[in-house]
Amino acid sequence: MRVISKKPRRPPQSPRLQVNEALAALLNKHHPGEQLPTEPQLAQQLGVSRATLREAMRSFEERGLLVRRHGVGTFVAQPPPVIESGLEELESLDTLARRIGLETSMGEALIEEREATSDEADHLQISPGDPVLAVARVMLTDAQPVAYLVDVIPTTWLRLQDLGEAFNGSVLDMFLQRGEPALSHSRTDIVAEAADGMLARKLRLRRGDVLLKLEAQLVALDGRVVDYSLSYFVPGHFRFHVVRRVGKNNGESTLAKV
Amino acid sequence: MRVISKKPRRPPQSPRLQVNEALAALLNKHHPGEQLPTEPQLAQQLGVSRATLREAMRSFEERGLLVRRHGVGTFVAQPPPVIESGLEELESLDTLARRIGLETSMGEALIEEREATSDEADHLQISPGDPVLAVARVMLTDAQPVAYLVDVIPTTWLRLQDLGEAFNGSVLDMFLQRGEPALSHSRTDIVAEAADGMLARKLRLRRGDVLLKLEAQLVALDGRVVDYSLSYFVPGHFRFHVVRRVGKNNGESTLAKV
DNA sequence: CAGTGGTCTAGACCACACG
DNA sequence: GTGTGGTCTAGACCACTGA
Repeated sequence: MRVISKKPRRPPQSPRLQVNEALAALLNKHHPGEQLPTEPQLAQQLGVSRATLREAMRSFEERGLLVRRHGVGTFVAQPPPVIESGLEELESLDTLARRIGLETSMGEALIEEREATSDEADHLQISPGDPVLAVARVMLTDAQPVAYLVDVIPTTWLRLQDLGEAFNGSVLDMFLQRGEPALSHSRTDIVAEAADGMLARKLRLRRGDVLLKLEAQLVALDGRVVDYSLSYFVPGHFRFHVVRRVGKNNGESTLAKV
Repeated sequence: MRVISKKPRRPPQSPRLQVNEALAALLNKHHPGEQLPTEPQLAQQLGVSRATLREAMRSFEERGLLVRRHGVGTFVAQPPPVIESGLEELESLDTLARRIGLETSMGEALIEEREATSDEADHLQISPGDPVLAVARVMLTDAQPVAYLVDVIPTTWLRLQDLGEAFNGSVLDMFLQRGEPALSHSRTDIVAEAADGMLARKLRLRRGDVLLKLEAQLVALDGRVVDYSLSYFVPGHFRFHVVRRVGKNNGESTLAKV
């Protein structure tokens, strides 16, 4: 037990990362449905406490990679198809892609300061004509377009000159790294939409082809809207899911009548 | 520390429930934005370990009632203007429609017992050919089709004869009312899809028209899959959203074998 | 019944935020 | 530096599952 106040500390890395890696390796070695070693066994093998192991397992379970059954055991879940993301955690597409080892690059991009349209002002809780920074880009994998992303940010939050060399295209990542303003959550509408001429051209599809559209408002801890974004996804590359929990109570509009 | 193997045990209730109640009371006493006592303080006040307190706090934070900021403190979240509302709460479309005052009726319906297809068996964690109950129906508002819904349930959970007069078409509502099996959550994939011939006919669209598709596995508390459902929505009638929270994300590879 | 995951404790140390 | 939440440990007991 580590009780002494000296600081020998870790040669390899943090227990958490180590456990995450080991778990990922385990999952790759086992087939879906197979049972994993018991928690005490695994904890000892990995040289961490059971609490630490369970914390890591929790995140795997949330991502749908693991199934734990009380009194029975822990099992490998179904293999996730394609690129998959649980929507409840806010994460940039770039971060997601990197995390799963996907090569992406930024295609045709446009960054400009202009005046907010009426619709944008509405979602950003500002006035039409107020200055905003607009960032539009195409995301590519293997030189093939997979998504078209637009961010609109009031210039009170972000100016053109704030985008340094390190800017990778993700406004969300930039805000998270900068830490200012502190972010709370995003409210994301989910829509299926047909590609119009502009989208068809940018994504190399035909007009009328089906797209998944995420329309999001990024909200700071103080409640103000920081970013209004539209994301269009070509089917077959990304796959999103959400975990819907049986309600304890507080029901309200999950959907609005249009 | 409780080390002795005697069983004095608790007079009131489980620490978890006690802490949940105390936290809820605390939140009602404080205004949004106010800072709560530190974790060690709270833990001592409530007479539980810090780990137990943190476990309870985690669920409050997930529900958006609390905000914890590393190195700063714990705060009461902003007034939830119905934040806790999107897809994250599991509720039947019928219940939702009724609550928002939308008149719906069940059109063209088909209920039958048959053998599970390979794809269905996969999602239900059973074997192909195992008997299932399939419930397919069209949802109408104003005599106009707005959604096509299919539920597939292993007959171990539900038989044709279990559907009484009161069955309104919603398998979820039926399970919730029956209380058996106890439900946990659903894992819902979100996809944009073009209507095929069958869907086009049932929803009175043209082939190739865009649809939002929700593909869900309904999971019981014991982890078993109770229901596999496909829901196709005609755009313009329903609008779904989800609240995505900024991640405390963990470290590494979610990578999956193919 | 044996074996599994679920909860809980007391205490220590780590990492971050902010004056 | 001071104070906060975040991680981690070793061990014990609880509650469920299934033979």
